[in-house]
Amino acid sequence: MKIKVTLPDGSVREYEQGATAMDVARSISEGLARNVLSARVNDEVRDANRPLPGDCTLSLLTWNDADGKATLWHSSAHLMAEAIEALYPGTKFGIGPPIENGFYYDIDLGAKVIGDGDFAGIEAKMKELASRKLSFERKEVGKADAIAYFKEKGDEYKLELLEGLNDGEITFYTQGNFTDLCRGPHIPDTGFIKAMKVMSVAGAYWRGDEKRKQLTRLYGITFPKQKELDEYLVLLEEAKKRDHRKLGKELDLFTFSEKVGAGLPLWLPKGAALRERLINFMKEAQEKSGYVQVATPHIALKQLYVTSGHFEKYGKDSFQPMNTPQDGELFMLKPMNCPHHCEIFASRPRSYKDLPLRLAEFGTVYRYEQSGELHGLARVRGFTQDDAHLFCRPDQVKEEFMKVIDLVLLVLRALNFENFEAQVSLRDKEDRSKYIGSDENWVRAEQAIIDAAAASGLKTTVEYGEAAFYGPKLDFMVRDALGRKWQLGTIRWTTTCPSVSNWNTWAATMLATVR
RNA sequence: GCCGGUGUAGCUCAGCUGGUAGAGCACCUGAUUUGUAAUCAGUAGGUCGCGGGUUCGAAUCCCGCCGCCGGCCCCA
Repeated sequence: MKIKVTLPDGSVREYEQGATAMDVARSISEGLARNVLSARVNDEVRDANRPLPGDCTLSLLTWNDADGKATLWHSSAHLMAEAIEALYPGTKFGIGPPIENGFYYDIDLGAKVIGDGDFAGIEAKMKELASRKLSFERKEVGKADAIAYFKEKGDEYKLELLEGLNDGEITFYTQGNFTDLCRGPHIPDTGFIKAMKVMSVAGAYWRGDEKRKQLTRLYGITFPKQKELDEYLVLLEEAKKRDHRKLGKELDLFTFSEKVGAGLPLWLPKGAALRERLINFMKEAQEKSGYVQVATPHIALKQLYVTSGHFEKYGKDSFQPMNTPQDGELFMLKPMNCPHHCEIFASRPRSYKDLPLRLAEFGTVYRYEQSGELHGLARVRGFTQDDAHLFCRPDQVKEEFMKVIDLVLLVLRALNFENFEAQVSLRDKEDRSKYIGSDENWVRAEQAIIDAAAASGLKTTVEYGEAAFYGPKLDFMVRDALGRKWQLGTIRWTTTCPSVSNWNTWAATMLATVR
């Protein structure tokens, strides 16, 4: 009995039972077989040399497919791990996934410290192992056996990972002398990896938890051809030339001074002129959309932020309260404009006729960002938000939300941001204790954002756990010259507003921020 | 904040195992007038991030701080 394999072009071919994706590739052409990294079988990416499960649809994945690339990089992480184990015996391994550009492996080297002086040695070892064309052997392992293996090896990280897995779903992959707990899939053998580079080393907390041990994260990238690695490195150099920090200096737009403080940009005349132009452009756009400008001071009583809930959540990340010389009052540098705008809203009785009320301000705020987080103008300790708070009736929310989306898109397009992503940021599915406001309001708000984004025809991704503590968000992420993602515009629905009474009965608010 | 790097003239960088600093470009001066990023010559320019320490002597070694770079955590 033969199995029927449906290929992407719709053609159906017959193969013997137990045939692999690689067999299919060979039957098409030797050249294709040399380039197959993995295969998508009925929507599941699998090893190319694993027997096909029966009748199926099949796509052969190569370097030109995102999943094929990911397979090569994932296998490269294993290759790097093998090299590291050979060079630094006793190393313990965390996780080693493929990423957007390459892969990393989190390792625990004990007392050994690795620096960029060690990269060449690791690369050489990888090259040597790769040239041996070691095949990746997949093996299903019982949980008890798996635990026994890593106990013997003394790798507590793998043991912890095993705790989360069930018997029957555990697989090991082995290439050469290195065996790893791994779901796969992997490339047929290490010979597909022709060019490799260890890019950088960094600390990374085990399981992303800053309370847990910090492991050494080694980043690397590999290619099926040396030429592609060379081209990639040239591309990186080109990207560096377009780094806004470099351009800002070269064009005399802004500077930083150690004497002023880290993360506090100083706008030079040309930069200030550019900034002014941008602000005027945005103010005009806001005016056309029915916004009114307000202005609020740079400091406020600490109690304002205690009431709003910001202090409890972000007090540690703010510049600390300062005393007045005589009356013992506590003031804080303004870390966000929201409570101020709420006070403006609450400054007199409002009626339905006032709504929607759209308050806008180019408000300068100050936040104590961790020193390691500062980055040019993208992450600073003092910055001016194009901030607005919209107060409206619940039945006006959707329309208002869509109008804010339009405004954000207008700005992004005017600034030539073509590759932005819209991200719906919702609550953490597991931990709801991080959020204020009633569950009912949250459910309604989250749905409203999803609906509004859909109605605007916006293509969105959904991220759980990315919401603000007071409400879900629609975030607009852009990329810098180096490919890093930054949140620019963000629209949020506030589920509750402690400083405004009767909130639930008749008002909802949104804030739109374009930084 | 954490991990790994790094901090020398306006910019890009050299300075090996310690003996009071150099190059290219830019600037300025002079020559050249040759058509689309850098012609020739010369002048000038630095508390070697800051503060301690070791030493007869430190940019070079040690300690502490600060900044910057790449990540991690975080991002109201």
